[in-house]
Amino acid sequence: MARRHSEDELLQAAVEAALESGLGELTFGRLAKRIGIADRTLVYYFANKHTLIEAVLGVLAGKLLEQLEAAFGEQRRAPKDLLKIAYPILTRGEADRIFALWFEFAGQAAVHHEPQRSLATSMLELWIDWLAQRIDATTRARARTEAIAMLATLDGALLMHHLGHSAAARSAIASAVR
Amino acid sequence: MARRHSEDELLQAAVEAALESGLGELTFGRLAKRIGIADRTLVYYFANKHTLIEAVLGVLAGKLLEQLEAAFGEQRRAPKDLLKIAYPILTRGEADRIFALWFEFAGQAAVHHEPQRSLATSMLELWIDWLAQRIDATTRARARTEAIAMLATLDGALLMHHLGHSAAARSAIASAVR
DNA sequence: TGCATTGTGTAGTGATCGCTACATATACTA
DNA sequence: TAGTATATGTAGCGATCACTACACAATGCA
Repeated sequence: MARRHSEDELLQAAVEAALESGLGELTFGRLAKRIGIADRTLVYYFANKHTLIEAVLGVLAGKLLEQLEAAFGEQRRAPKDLLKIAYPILTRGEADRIFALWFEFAGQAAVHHEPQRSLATSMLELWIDWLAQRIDATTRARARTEAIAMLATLDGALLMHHLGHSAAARSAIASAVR
Repeated sequence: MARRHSEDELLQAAVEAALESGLGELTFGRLAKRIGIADRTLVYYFANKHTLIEAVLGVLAGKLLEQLEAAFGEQRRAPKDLLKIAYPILTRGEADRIFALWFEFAGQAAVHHEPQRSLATSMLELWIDWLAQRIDATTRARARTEAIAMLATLDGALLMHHLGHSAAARSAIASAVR
């Protein structure tokens, strides 16, 4: 049968749906109705819900990395500078929404166990590594330490931001950058 | 009919169940079975699920405050000192589990809307206020700013800790305290 | 004693969930 | 052209969910 739908097209639709209503609202049934196909078709491509969510999170992480990559530029920088650059980007538009989903997922990983837990752990690990590579530090270990501290500050502030305390979050970043 | 169950007793059981398996697993049905009553009875006391969860979160916040209160002592301190005191407490035993639940709830608040959102916002507000009162600072406004920054650092590190990067989290706290 | 309030049990509601069984249509390949 | 792999549709499964209808039992108060 002609491939009427490509996995990529379905995944794209899933990403949009997730951005709109959260991962919790992302069900085979709802997504299928939204696209206009049978949920059976979705299950054919993604096997089970975790596979779907994993794919969606992969796309979202890619989007974030892309934006940050562009903003950070080539040369390594001090963590404070990176923080100053990253924060406004991550609280605007699509990136803002993506972080809301990240917190939703991370929250589930914190209480539930597998498989969310492992996925969240490895995603965080990926972020630490990626960030450490853009940090200007004397040693690789030092860069990693700085990356971790920066991520913790960033995540903490972003969580506040998403819980309706944007001003407080901005002030936290300002403190950290000073 | 004789009050065979007190609201407090049911709430206590709900708290225990939540600590064990997370808020997502906390359903009228499961909780009722665990206690050995009909779910109907739970609904009688808590009206709906959000009411139940709100009550549970209230108890948990109380437990945290109690522990921190005891550890912080009477006099106001510098944020770094408070952080140094608080972190080991919040990553051990019951407090550790409570924060997992907090992240679960905060994650839902970040994507979903009401009523979780407002509750999370006001709980965070409460924490900021409470913390500001134990911080040694020149002005009240300054204390609040420091409290916000401290909470952001703390939340960020704790999230890492809960996502399986305890060493990284400890390093983030060490950086912040230095 | 009678009556209203409070509390609890039994039963069931309609909705949604992830996922599956099964049939069948189309395309690719030998 | 036959056969196999791929793709999609229809239908439905059993489980769970939050919540409700309704009856009735016990108690406190008049």
